[in-house]
Amino acid sequence: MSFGGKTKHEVLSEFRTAEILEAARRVFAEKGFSGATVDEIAEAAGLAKGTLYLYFPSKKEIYMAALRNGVAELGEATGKNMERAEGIRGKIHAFIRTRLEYVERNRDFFKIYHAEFGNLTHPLAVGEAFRKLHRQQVEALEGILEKAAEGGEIRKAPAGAIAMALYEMTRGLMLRRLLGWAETTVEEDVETLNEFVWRGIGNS
Amino acid sequence: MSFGGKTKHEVLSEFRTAEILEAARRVFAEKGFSGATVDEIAEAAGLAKGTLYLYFPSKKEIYMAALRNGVAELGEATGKNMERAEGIRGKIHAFIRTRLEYVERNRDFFKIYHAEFGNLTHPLAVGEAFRKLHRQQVEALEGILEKAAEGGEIRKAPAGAIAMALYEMTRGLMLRRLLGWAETTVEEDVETLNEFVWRGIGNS
DNA sequence: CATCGGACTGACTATACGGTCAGTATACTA
DNA sequence: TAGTATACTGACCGTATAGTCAGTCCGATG
Repeated sequence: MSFGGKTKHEVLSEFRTAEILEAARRVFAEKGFSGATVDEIAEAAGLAKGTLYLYFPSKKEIYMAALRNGVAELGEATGKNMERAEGIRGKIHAFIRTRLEYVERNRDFFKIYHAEFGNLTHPLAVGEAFRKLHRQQVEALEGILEKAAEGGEIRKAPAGAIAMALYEMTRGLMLRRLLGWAETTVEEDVETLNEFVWRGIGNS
Repeated sequence: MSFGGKTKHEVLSEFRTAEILEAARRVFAEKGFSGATVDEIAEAAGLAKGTLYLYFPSKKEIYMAALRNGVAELGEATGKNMERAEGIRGKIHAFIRTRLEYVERNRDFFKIYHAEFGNLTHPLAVGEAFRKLHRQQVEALEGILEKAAEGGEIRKAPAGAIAMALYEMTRGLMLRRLLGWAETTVEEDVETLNEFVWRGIGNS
């Protein structure tokens, strides 16, 4: 017997996995990877520690799964909104807006995400895969910028540096909101950044 | 007996302290705070673990000292070069140039510095003081921008967001160089960024 | 009702590591 | 030379915690 093509076991398994990841996100967000203990995550999930190990092989894997989830979601949302947008100006606006809005709705995830950037320079740490992913995203942005420059939509400039700058300044404003340093609304930040970037790269 | 106003004890003490910090910087840069062990640092310094505890009360203090050192140096260099520079345009150029050049000469320190940003959202972690320091720097930049806007040197725009963006985009390019993603020279990056920012905030 | 299987539990183990301190070696002093 | 102070050592201790596994619970099955 099955529902929606899923056995009872699969349904339960997915439910528990999601439940554990949700708790893990909360705990990792608050304490960071090393600071968090598996016991805490288990407690937050309302399960015994042993149970977590029925669904994940290690603490690290729990962390990776929680991170991957959110990264994929953010990446897809950003990509989709950029595709939909018209012209380079629209795409950049979509990039900035999607990311800034995402933080507001996913604070816990963003804390983990942000912390992972700190590990970017520690090859042995958790996120080897994460570094590649980040680089891909920057390079995608770079490609878009280069194409726009060739098409004369924006002025010619070293696309690699500009892409990284754009990526990181956006992340900077995400961080600023997260730390509660911003007295402005998301919309205002989006417009400020968009205007700034557009003047910076536009060919006017 | 003393030389240069320092007792023999003081001279030795300063020498050992510097020696330990230098080793600590290497190890922390490679492994991060949690990943590094005191034994490793001791070995890197060519001293026994017990000796480290004659000069520092804890692992955390060693880390903080290594971090503080570099942060102060970078902050002072940046401040000095900005003061010396003429006009807002010169100051921004000095800000970007000083920081980007600093990474090249202090890679180990920068890895630690960068990793610490990841902990910015974890209040219980190592750097409570670090967060305040960072905020101060962003606010200083913000003040300069506001003054320039009042004086009509640049167009009016929300200075808080712009300051953070400027700060973080610079850090982004520092990171890019550190990760070996940059095929450009420091000078090129400085010029690219400077041009970008100036167009972004200029009132032309 | 008796038996079975699988989800779940939490006390327990093994280990890694921060920090300590009794002991050694060396330089200085009387 | 004997005595003392100082810098240093590294084996050791206590603790924290990732991961394990023998045992419990409970719903399903015949």
